[in-house]
Amino acid sequence: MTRIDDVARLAGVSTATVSRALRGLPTVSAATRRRVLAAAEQLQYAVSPSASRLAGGRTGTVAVIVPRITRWFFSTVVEAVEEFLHQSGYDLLLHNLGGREQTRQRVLRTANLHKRVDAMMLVATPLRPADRAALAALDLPGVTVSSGTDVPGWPCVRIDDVAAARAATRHLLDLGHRRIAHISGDPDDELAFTAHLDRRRGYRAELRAAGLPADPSLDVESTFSIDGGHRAAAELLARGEPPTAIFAACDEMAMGALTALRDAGLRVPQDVSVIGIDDHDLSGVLGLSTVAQPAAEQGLLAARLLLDPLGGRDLAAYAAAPRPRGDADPARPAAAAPVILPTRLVVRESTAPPRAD
Amino acid sequence: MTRIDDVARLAGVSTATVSRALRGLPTVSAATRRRVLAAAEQLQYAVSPSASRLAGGRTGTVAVIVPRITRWFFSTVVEAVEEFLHQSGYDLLLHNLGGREQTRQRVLRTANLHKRVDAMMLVATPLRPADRAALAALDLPGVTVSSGTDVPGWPCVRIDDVAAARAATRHLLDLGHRRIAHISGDPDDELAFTAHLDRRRGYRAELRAAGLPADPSLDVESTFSIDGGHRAAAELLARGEPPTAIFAACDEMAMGALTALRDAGLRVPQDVSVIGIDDHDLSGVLGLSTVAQPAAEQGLLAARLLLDPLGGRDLAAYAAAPRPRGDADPARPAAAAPVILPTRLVVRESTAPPRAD
DNA sequence: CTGAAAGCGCTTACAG
DNA sequence: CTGAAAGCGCTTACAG
Repeated sequence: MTRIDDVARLAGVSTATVSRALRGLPTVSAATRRRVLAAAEQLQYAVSPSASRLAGGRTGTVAVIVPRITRWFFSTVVEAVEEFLHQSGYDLLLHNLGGREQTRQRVLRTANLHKRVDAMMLVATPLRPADRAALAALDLPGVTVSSGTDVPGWPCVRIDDVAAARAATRHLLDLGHRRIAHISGDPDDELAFTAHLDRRRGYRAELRAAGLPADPSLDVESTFSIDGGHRAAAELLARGEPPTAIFAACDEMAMGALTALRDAGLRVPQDVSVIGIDDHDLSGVLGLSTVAQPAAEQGLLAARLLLDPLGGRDLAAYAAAPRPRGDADPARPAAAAPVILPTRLVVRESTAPPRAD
Repeated sequence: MTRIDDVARLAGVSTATVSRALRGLPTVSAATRRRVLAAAEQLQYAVSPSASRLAGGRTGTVAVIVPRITRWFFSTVVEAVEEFLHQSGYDLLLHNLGGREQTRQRVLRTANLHKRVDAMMLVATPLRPADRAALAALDLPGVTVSSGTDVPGWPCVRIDDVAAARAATRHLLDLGHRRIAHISGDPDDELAFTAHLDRRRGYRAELRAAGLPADPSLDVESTFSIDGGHRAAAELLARGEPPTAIFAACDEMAMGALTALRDAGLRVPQDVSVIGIDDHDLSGVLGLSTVAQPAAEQGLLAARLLLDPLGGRDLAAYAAAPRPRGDADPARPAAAAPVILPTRLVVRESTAPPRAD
């Protein structure tokens, strides 16, 4: 395997100069750089990441932590993040929590990320006190996406879940619905999202604003999944007089509700209207009305905010002063101002006025 | 930051012993190990991966390369692989090709994986000659999943695509269909899968076995996506007399076909039956008949086959002899025998006998 | 703009 | 079973 010495010898310079030239540092003459690049090319030289990391202290790697990569929102976020990270010269270390407490602790509480990544992105993973302490001890830059809990010093990208839920509910109200059910997330769900809490808050607020009383029999909790939506809708129907409309906290739950309604012999939207939040890839296929949220954009923006202070593999990165450690870091955006991306009502075939009977 | 020296000092042993004790090597007395572990615990010591990799030559990392993480099959494979890798003490470096040729070359042809991972998993990514040469030069152990092309020396996990397609086609034949269309992948698709080639072969073979002539007007190509399925079905309908049944090469394409049929005012299955291959998460919701393939199982099995000769973070791993390099590696399963996992016909509401007219 | 030398923090023969 | 020492292959002050 060719090492940096081989390149140095062939180019007739020191290893220090090879190192600088290859990384594009500005303190190398054009002629020298050219010779070094040619030598490296000729020898098919590739730097050893381990050696580079040990000597330089940077890992060139970012950890991305998601609850479940198989869900629409998370795979979409990861796809956008992956592209940007690799373009910026960073590797992506993937952690899929999968709702397993053991995994959660392995990732968040042990030093598993320690000295292994330069930064981390936490997607929709609320933190417990012990998690916070562990992350603080790691002293890594990070960013959260769609998070229920902010981390001091980390930027945060999200949507306004309350507003999205209000928009969905208002759409149903505008169509003339008054018996509007809500399928929300289960607070004990192993995946532990919290977005559904805000969404339920928005649902209730919008009903209140319309002068409608809260009806607990129309407000069910279930897991954040197709199955969860199915179960919740079935339960709603079992409770007696069915609602004329269902607002599910996410499209996957709404899809489960569609099946449950079909199984019960009810037509959508003639008998019951259904709306979700997300604009899942398949919502169009299903004709599901929804409040669209920009998943890829949230991931991309978060990745940008994360790498911005770190710098990529360009001149600026190496010219920049090392990131100051500790609490007062002016380069890091303040945690106080989460970036809120807009949502948008998408009306399809699953919502219509209630039957006039 | 505590280093191995600190632990050695506290435990009253050499750094070599700390290193051995922490990794569970058998050549450490129980008493010494206990003392070292206690010291490490007390100091909250975590080994530096960069240093360990540089000195030891192992990276403890596996690269997983998928065409598009947002697609059902790939996210399902990755989820299963991620869990197994992390349980085995390996990190997962994710590469999402995304159909971009530039990305493909960056991952496959440059030394981007060089000295960065111990092994790689290639999912549904057929190789061009230049790719093969680059991978051979890397001399890394690897495994392919659902691959169109085998890599010498790498195990391979897949389904029998021909048989799956025959089963889907036979189901339609058994229902009495004779005008059976097929929506296949586009050979020029940027994602460059090749499974659809085998699936079309199976479709044609089954028709032939039933004594039906090949009808080119019923055989369309499109991209491997919901949109692709939609476009292909629309094209089929535009060609004149519609088929009584459509077999799509994957469920996502079948879903697109469902939409196109609905848009054209045709009912499924009364007017047209539809079947796919996969058993996508949402196929149940859509009532889509399909030939189910075990995605998670393929990923898990591939991960096992990959790590088996590498060894995990257990005693056996370190006791094992170093992997011999070069062509004759008895520890690696022969490429000649791909592991074929079974598929299963799942009949739902989207398939029925043709109208009797 | 360039080089000599120290150092990053481990693991691994080798010797005992 | 354990330790002293070399070495993994880079980057980074420091000096010029």
